[in-house]
Amino acid sequence: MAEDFTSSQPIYLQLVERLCKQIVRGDLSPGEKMPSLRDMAIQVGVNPNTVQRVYTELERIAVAETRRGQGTFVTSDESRLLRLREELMVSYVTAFLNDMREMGFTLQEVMRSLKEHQAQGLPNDER
Amino acid sequence: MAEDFTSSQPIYLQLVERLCKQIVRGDLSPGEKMPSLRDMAIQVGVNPNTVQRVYTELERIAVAETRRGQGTFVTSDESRLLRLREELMVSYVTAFLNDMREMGFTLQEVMRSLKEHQAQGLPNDER
DNA sequence: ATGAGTGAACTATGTTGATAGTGCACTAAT
DNA sequence: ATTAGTGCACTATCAACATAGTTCACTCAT
Repeated sequence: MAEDFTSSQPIYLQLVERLCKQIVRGDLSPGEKMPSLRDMAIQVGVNPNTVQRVYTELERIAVAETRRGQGTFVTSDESRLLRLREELMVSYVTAFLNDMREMGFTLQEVMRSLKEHQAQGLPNDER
Repeated sequence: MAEDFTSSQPIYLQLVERLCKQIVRGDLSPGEKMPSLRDMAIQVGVNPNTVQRVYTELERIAVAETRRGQGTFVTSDESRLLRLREELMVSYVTAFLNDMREMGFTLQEVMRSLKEHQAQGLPNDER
């Protein structure tokens, strides 16, 4: 499968971000085994060495655990994942607001644009 | 001046983005002369060749105009700048909402986080 | 006319990311 | 014990980015 990567950022970082999102979203459950280096490399159409860098990075930020000879697994530390979820939210939100401020947009402009573009957008609370 | 650049994206692209923001924001007025290659290079602490790539890119997207022997100027086409302002807004907003969706956040979660982090944040409409 | 300042074009070097390929060490199932 | 599957560790090559440095052509003020 030929994947869609931006040329303006290293592939391994784009993959790290993608996997973090999938984990936070719940597509990958705590403790679940991730594809092997070679399988993942085939799936996303990159070199196994690149995937190894990704898994090493995921382990560095304590999102995945690697067991030699067995594979790489999503961490089973659920509190870590909840923390990651909150960290990611904060970093994305602050980066977004920072961009808006740097471009001189007003609160009203931002809120209006957010409402316009969420038509077929975010899910609602189940409640 | 030693500037703060991320290592995860080419410097010239970071500079392009920064300048676009300043132009959209109004820090750089339509028709205003921008610093020369060499001056800009010194200001931001990069190589003149890198700045040249930046100016070439700004010209490619019709945000700046270059007059050989004179310098590089912010385009005086104000409608182009208004269009750029709207384009940037849309691209940032849709990217943000896309990220939020990919991480499985609900509309309520996003709105709450936005409100929490805009404490000392965006300017209000003058009205 | 001269010279300072400008963008443009070129060569060369070093670093990083991505690739290809090989081999090794460990684990689990057989 | 053997084997298949795993992560890990290398070497080597290529392209893109950033740097350093030089030269050229153009514009403008003097």
